[in-house]
Amino acid sequence: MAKNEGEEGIAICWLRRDLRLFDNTALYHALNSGRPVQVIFIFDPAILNTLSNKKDRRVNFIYRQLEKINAKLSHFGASLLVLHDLPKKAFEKLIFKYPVQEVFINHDYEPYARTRDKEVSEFLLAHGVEFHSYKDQVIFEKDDVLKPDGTPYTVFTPYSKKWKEQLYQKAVPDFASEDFLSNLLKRPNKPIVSLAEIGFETIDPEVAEADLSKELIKYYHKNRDLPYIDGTSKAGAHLRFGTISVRHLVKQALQQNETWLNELIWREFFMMILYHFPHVEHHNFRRKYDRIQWRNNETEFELWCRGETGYPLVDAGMRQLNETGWMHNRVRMVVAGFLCKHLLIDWRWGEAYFAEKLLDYELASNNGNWQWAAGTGCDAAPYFRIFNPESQLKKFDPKLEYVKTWIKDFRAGYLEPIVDHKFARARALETYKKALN
DNA sequence: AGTCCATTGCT
DNA sequence: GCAATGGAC
Repeated sequence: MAKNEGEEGIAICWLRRDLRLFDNTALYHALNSGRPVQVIFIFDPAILNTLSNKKDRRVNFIYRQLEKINAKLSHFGASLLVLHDLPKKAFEKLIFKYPVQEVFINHDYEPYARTRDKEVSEFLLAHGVEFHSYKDQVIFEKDDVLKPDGTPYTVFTPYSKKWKEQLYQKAVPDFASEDFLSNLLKRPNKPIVSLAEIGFETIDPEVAEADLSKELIKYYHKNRDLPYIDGTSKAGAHLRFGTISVRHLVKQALQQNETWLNELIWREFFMMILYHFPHVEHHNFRRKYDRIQWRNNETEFELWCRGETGYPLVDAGMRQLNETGWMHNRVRMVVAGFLCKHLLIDWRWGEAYFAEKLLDYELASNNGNWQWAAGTGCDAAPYFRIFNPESQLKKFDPKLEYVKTWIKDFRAGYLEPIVDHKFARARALETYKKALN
């Protein structure tokens, strides 16, 4: 049992969305706690049960990463422990089985995670187990960047200025956890639980490596808006699961490209917003937009999902998403704007669809950007700014290269648009204006 | 309190 | 050029 003072105890490092052994804050502190460290991961049925697709890309991605981590641990005479249980239940069993004295995690700011971690920490503390949680997935969190009056920013530009000022004031740390892996608990290495045992099927998730080459970052601001160019870093999924360290990325961005640094700041901006305004998970950030009369036509939603709206850029984007689990960011804005404004479908429908399909799905960013597109969010596009899907196509894919990649049978006389742009634009303006009266 | 200005635009 | 909204200072 955990409680006997003086008895040799172990520390647990619980990985969640920080699936790496290098520059990992919690792992670093665990390995320097003076106790042998057991690294664990818990497949949480509360999350898994919401995934209807048994060939889920994210579960497969996590699983592969866990296998890699376990292989690495074997070089140090250690083994990863992968559990399939509600986290609190898992810890009930763990502290019964092992002399656990301390548990180390990195902060997670999503509403479900906050509740979960609070429950687990209270349970552990009540049983005499120390619980430590660290900032790891962002440079600045929670109340780190505030307006002079002490309240959180809700507009990006001033937030980003303050964020950068504060960044320059202090060196970004490197938690060299990889240098202390000899402090892991020694035990025979075992294969981890199989995917089938937790109810999923194995696929090849075809996750692009993040491209952090000098070449790509250097031209990022020039290429990132052109969907026919492979000009984005694909870092999203890796940041989501912590297979790269945001501290490393920020150090590189600082030297190489301001536009790209801004993208990393957007990520932190929306995480901060979700932390301070958790109602955005299910509601408009600006509640006066609650009065928008969404049309929510299910047939039209289906056509949007399948990429059959008749607008080539919209359709190409949705097909890229459906086929690969990823969509170019410029096109994400176009399809999102089209769903909200042209079809007047509640942004939450689109948000949920993206959440299901995107490998790089991040609650804070997905929600923040959908609310941006719908005009209901903080620092959102004014509602009267309605993307014209044809102009966007001319501007960002003039030779139809992207469109032809994802719409195999594309010809000049493509599908009839499901709604006329001019008509839909007027209808959207009317609907929003009415809601804001 | 009034002014400035907004990630990625529009007609 | 505009700008129907809304936040920051």
